[in-house]
Amino acid sequence: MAYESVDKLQKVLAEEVFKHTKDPKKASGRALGTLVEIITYYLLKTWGLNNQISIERGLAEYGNPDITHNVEYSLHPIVRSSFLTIDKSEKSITSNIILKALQATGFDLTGFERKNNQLLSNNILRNACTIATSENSFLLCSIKSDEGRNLELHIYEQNRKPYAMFECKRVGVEEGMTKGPQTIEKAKQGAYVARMASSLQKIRCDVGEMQGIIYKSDGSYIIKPYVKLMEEIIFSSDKELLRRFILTIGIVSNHGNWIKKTSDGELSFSEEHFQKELMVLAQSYDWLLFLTDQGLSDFIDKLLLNPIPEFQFLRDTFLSSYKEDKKKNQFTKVQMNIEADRILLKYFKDNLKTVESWFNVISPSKKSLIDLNNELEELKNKNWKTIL
DNA sequence: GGAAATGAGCCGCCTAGGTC
DNA sequence: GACCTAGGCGGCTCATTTCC
Repeated sequence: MAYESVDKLQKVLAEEVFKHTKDPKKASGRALGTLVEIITYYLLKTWGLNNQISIERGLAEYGNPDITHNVEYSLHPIVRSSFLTIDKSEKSITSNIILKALQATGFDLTGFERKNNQLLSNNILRNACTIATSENSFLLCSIKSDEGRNLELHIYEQNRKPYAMFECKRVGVEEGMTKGPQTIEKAKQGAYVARMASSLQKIRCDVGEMQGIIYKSDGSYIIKPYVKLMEEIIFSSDKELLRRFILTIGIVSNHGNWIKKTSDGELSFSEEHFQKELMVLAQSYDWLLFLTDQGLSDFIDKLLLNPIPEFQFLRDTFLSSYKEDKKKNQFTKVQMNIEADRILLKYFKDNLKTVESWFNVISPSKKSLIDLNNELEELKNKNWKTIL
């Protein structure tokens, strides 16, 4: 690893990229949070979930829709899908242009209200671009292929109710601290949402075991050990179980103080060595993943700070997005330079095994990232039209 | 159509101050 | 003194409105 730890890397970023800000450490920490989001997004894209993803949707609490929370990423069933070819000569591709072309093909847009987003503007791509919304769904658009003068667009309608949600958190280390970070308090906000969103709820029994409870529409319910019940729901085709179920996934950056060292000084990912803060997160999300120091610093070092010529463009885009007096950020989960998007996708595809190795599964214990991929694939392929 | 302004909301870092 | 919580705040994104 090029840097001893992400905390060292954060200092390098503070010095090299964020020196102009009032508080360089804070600004570089904030940027690291954005990078955790980007890595997660491009992993999901590479897993083939691009058209299921929505970004920052207000998600209602289960059984209490008066309270909603914006969640980083949510995965939604696709209820309708269509393709369009449009001429690239337009300066930018707006919702208006797409909707007009779509209407001309006979696509029924009754009940939809237009959004004013731009799919492509000044070579900046909008990821998960919403072009219209209706009471029960969102209409989004992505670029399927980009050849010659033509752009092939994929228009897809997502049902408003997601089947999975993701929250990404980076938690930094504070100078001189030996315990878990105090900033965990902010990460707990995400943990709260994870506990309130899904119809599958968590309760403890008297001996301390985590149980799951899920209500059916007639008021009857099932109680079983949590992970067992969760798996049953994911692999069932029972409308009653799947209807309001949302798989919750938390992704936190590693932190030197998250885990108590074992007596021989080694790191252990078994639960008895978690600090309290990590236990809170692990028991709140269905899945809790670590993005390791190694992974985050690999990404930053190889693609952003010291890239080979093939990736130089990423460095340029990143630096121009965070420099003093920058005009527009084109290196975030939503706004991404289109060429940077292409390079990132290629890197993630060519190095998928490496990228996947950047993640450690904290909970459920004994499961791997491949299991998560399988569970998401299983949920994606449900017959949602009959369920919802 | 698109840039600029505005406001809501989130992220992450840090400090003050309380408790044991 | 170690540990913990509440709250401030800089930085930023995103959606909506306003203006050109």
